[in-house]
Amino acid sequence: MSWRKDQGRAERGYHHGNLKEALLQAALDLISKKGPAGFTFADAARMAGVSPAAPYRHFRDRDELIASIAQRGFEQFESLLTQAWDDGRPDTVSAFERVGKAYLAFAREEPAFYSAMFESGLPVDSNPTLMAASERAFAIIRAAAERLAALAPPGTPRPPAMMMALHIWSMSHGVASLFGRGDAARRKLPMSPEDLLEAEVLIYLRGLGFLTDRKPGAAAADEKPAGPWGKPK
Amino acid sequence: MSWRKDQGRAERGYHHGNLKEALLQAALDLISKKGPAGFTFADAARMAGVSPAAPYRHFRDRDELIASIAQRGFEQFESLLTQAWDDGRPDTVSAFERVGKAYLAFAREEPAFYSAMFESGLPVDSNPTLMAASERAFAIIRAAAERLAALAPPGTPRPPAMMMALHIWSMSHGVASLFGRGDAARRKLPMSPEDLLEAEVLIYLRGLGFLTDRKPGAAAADEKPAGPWGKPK
DNA sequence: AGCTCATGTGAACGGCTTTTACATGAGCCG
DNA sequence: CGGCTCATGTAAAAGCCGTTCACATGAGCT
Repeated sequence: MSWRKDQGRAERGYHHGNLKEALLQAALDLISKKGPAGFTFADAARMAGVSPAAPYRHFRDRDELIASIAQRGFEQFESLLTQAWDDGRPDTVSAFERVGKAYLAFAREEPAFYSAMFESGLPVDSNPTLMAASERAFAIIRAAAERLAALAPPGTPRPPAMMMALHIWSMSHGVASLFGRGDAARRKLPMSPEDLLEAEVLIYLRGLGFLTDRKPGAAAADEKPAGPWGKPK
Repeated sequence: MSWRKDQGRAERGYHHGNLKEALLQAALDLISKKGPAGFTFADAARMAGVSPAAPYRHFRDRDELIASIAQRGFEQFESLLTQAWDDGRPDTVSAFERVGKAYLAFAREEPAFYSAMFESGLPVDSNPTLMAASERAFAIIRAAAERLAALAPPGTPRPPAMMMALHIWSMSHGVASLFGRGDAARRKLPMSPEDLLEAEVLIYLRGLGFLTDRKPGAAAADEKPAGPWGKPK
């Protein structure tokens, strides 16, 4: 029988060989299951099959592990937002909408990353590289806002792009953290978080003078003059 | 000399006499200092001058204490919002603005309550009375939105009040949790959170067709047609 | 005066974080 | 190939926390 080379996953001798990665992975699992507060350093070690002291060879302490996860989260987040923005294609407004949806999707599909990034309670500016990653992610939203601001209808004052970006961020984050996650902190809603956010952003953009009633090419002529929140079904 | 009736705060014999209250107070101090995660049951007991087991006579466990604080927080929150709304005086829009400011003020001035309410990680629906308190607070925003919706300019479709209320809540919460607290999670801003939120709400309301450029009675005629975000100084 | 029950204590268990001294063996150098 | 070295892992221990249980105390009622 297979002995001494097969218990668990990949057998290992004294050295794990890939512990850092294994710990990050384990932490992700645990955080998504029990929240960033419930996550335990010792648990992660156990899950990786090492002693409780081993992780300290790779992370100064528990907080540093969480910060590492938050950092990776911001990197994935940035990549997701970049992809959603797609450089403003096919049109600026709908690409902008996609960014908002991507924000929610990330919060829902990567709750572990999301809570490490925004709900772990560790100060963003504790780690400069963490801060930088966070700013790179935000820069995507800012760039999108910049493009949108440039399209402001002539005659009206041009809104500051930075302010727009902060507004969009706060809306997305507000919706995500209040209503966004599957079952944690659930409150009843008359509509999906996605629809809620979409309507919010559209109304906001309209307040800035953007024409958001419908996409140019879509079949829209037969709709009654409805608000951006759609018609009551 | 005053002896045996005066050490520390109020002397106490075997029984504390007011432990539950003292624990809640101690927890508030600790949470505002070290966040809801850093708060420790044993610390609170120590601060109240009792043994670590004593709190269990008043709270089933640590979570129940935090839930109690969250509940009180929602109650104070409700009262603050009610006061800010002031039944829509002197006019609906500016009262609405005041509610937004009150939201931020609460987050800033009562960080312990705020984080117990929104960042402690405990499910809102764990405790029915907690849930109820939360809903009573939200009901204020909803009532305000209701009044606002009734003022929608004739001819335009009337926005659903519930949706408006959720939008306002998410904006306020987003700004408060991303930028609202003194030094925790600080990110640089080109403007104060209050101004940021005010502009956001005004733009949003304008997107719904409300005339928010200036208050009816105020001196407004000499302003240039600027956006709701004020003029660049 | 005496009883009772809410409230507080002390001790103990298990778990977590973190440190320290020690063990292992992978990679390199001659 | 032999041996050195240092990154990586272990065991043990200290200190803290949450939680429980048997027991002590005394406030308030009868």
